Amino acid sequence: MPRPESENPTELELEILKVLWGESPLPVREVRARLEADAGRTLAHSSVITMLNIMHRKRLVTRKKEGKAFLFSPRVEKERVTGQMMSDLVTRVFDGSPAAMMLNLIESSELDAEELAELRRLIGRKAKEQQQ
Amino acid sequence: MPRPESENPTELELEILKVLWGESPLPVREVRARLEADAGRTLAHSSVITMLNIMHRKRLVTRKKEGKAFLFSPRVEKERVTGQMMSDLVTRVFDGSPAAMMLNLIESSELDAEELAELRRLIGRKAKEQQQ
DNA sequence: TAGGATCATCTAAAGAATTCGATGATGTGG
DNA sequence: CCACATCATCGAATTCTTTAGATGATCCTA
Repeated sequence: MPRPESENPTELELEILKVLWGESPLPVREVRARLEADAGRTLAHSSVITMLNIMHRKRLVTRKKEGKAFLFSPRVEKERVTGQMMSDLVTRVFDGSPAAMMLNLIESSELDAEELAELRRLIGRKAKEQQQ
Repeated sequence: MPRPESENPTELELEILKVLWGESPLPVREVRARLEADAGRTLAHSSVITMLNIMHRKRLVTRKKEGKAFLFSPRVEKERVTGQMMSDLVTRVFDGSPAAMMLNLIESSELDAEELAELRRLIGRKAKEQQQ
């Protein structure tokens, strides 16, 4: 009856994954330092360990012992996670229509001329791919 | 120290907002029926009331008494909420780059030729707008 | 007017997410 | 060998999210 466990990584889990996607394997101490430097998130050492252990239980990261400390690496690919999160948002917010989502994104975000040109090229390429 | 209250509507709050964006004002009984029909979510009457009251406290909906029952309406616009959720994802996952998000979306989703053409037109229009 | 139907309020439960202190193990320099 | 530094484990506190029963007010009908 209560809330189900989230399919996607939570806020903090994502921050940690981003650190590990940037470089891995890393010991807890390093994860903690980068969390502070990159995400402005200052946590106690034990909090970071707790999170990493939870993520290990959820199979989001792997760990191996190096001396007396653990080294952590991501077990999930960045592309897979972001793709899943996007697809989730498309389902939940845009009733499964990626085109509706794109439209919203184009309308609501600040894209400069260069980015727009780049996107147009990408769409052209995608369209050509589909013709085969 | 614990988790901060979410900026965006939660899962269930979003489902309820979607019902109300579809039609409003609605009494609890109707919200409950549509939640079941549209989202496959069967809740007790009191659960729906509780949620609507919480959303009222968070200023996501308004309510007015009609006879002995309340009628609920959304207080937030759909475009504003979806825009906020998108922008949140851009910040959290794509480090603030909407272009990166578009790219992911184009690559990972199934868009047919017609949708691609439509998007290309939108981008062209957007580019023209920006020239001024 | 008594009884059922319809609503809202209040209380509470239970899991999820986030944070960290206390404790204990282990290894190292003096 | 002992004190200190470095790590992990365990337990716990706190808030958020979701769900719903018990209770009481109100209104309509037989």
